Amino acid sequence: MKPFYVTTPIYYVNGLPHIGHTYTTIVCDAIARYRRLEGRPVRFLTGTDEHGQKIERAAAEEGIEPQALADRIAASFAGLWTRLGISNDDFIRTTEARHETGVREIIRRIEAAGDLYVGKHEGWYCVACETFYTEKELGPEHTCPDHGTPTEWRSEENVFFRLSKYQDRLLAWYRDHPEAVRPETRRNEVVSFVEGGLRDLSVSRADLAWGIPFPERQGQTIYVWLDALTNYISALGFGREDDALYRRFWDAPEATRLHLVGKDILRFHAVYWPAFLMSAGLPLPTTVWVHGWWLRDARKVSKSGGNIVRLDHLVERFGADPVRYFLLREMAFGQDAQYSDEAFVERFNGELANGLGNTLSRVATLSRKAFDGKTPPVACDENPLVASAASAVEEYRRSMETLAFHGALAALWRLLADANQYLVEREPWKMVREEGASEELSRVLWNGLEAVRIVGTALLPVMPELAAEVLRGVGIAEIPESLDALAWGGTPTDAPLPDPPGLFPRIDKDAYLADIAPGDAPADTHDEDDGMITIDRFFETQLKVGTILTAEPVPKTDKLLKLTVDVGEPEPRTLVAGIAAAYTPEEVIGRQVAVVANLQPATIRGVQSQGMVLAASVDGKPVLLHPGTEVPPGTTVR
RNA sequence: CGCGGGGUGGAGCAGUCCGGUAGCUCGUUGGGCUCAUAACCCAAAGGUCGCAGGUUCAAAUCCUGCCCCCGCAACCA
Repeated sequence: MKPFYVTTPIYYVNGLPHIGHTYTTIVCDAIARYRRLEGRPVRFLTGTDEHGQKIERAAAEEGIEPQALADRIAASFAGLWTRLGISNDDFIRTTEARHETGVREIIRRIEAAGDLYVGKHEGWYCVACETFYTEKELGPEHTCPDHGTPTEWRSEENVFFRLSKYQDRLLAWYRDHPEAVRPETRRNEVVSFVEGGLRDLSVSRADLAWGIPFPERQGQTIYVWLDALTNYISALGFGREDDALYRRFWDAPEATRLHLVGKDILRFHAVYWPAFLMSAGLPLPTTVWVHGWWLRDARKVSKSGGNIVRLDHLVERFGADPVRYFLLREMAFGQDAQYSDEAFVERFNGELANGLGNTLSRVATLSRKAFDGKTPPVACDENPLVASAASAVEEYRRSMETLAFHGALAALWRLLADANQYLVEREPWKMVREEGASEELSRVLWNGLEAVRIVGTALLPVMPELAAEVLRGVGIAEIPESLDALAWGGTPTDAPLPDPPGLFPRIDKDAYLADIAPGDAPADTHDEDDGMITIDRFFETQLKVGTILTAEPVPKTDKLLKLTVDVGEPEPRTLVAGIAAAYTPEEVIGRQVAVVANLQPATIRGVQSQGMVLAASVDGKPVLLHPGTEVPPGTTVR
């Protein structure tokens, strides 16, 4: 059988795992488990990306060594994967010696190909992005266009990779390998990016201590992406003497090499990584497969900054498998999806409890009753469920091949629905009463068990633990290790049948949602001392009444108005106010407002603001405060 | 012209690549069943598939233009 290699991205240790990491990893795990059941030799890799200035600085802020920070975060990833039942064969960390060996080897090869040269790199550098920006790309005051934080001017000698040289070969690769980047829309995106022209890529940084020193280039450190991407082969032993795994899973024409990535890191995986490999004369990945993003529950949009969804509470409360099921079922693979707790509960109750759990319960209970605690004595291979199962399995397999987990699972639940329908039509509970443990009853109940068994088998990659429980629940003693078990006929006759296990106790939706509601607003961002200040402190703020003289929108902004306000001083002040969403310039001119007069000036979108206009905030909409009767401009407010 | 996602029965979504009777889940209404986790089954109501053009025998699906919503980012001083 052909070897199958699947990888998650390695996760950057600048934060704790969230739903995005969790999803990608679960997806890879389901793929790995499915391929193993298919009989293919599988290697499943995940890990952490630990170098770079961001880590260096974050560690410095905490007053610890970067390695200590990396150790801690890497452990939290690894721990979560254990709790989620992730079956990775290896966990690579870019700070490991084996990784460095691989990186040195790929660089040696790229160097030998003549694709590295030293050039001058200068510009405004954003540490958060680890990227240089040109003057044009920057925001006002040389802020990063992505982060809005200040950038630093840097001028340094760097090692460059001749990416431009590979433009045509990359395009040829996309053209000749339609499966190289999936889905199609992402492939098109990459093609048009490459067609737009590739610039050589800086692959080193001077002035970066936390990283792998660039071989043969004094004072240079390897740029994080060249470092990080190489994990996919360094973990297999590339560059080391013992490189059996590398030869088996990567450097083998028949091997499948699949990288799963989120769309934010598409370019690195579909352009830079193949180019590095081309230069080094190494095989390219078979497929870079891109999935969508989880978006925050739309109902929680108003909460500032809280768009990170962590699933720890779900895992703790309901176990890993329902969470795995939910993520794979809820997201149409490749597209974006919304996360919501409501949806989780609804799928849990509607599909796991009412669908799978209840169906198992009813057939198991009936069989135990009628056949003395055993599975029915007579099997059956001629009934409507045979065809139903065959088509469900076929669609399941077809969908799993294309990572359409939502479709695969929907197909299985159609089989469960057919089984329930079949039971209602045959009314085995009546047969028990009327004819006892007849052969016909045996067939009917056996069919019901068999349908559940097939679903349970197909669920092994998705919910490894609970699927095994389901199988035990229909009398299967040995959990199958092959997809052959999807064929009709696997339920044993006359075998001991345990009490139906309560695998999916229904969740009381309202109680649950009420229970978690207060918990998801982290309240530790503000001072603890009950928020009280002294009156002296309050008087530090000078508030005055001002009259708005002019108002105009700030160009290229949605919320900002530029105001000039008479606060009783010789010259009116220029203020920027974030009220454009609620007020037009015309309606504020002439109004009196409360102004903070002694606020440090700040430049916003290129306009200097000398103070702040006070407004009540109603659901995020500003409502200006003004005195009940006209007062002279400059009147003190206290 | 910042990046991206989307507009399909009341709600949430598939389907759009490869045109051919518009589908799923939830909800609603009525009925059935009583084995099962107040679960299960049947039936019904409910849709101009954002708008306008175009291509075609045929368009949710392809082409063109437009409108609207949302997420991220960016500014809320």
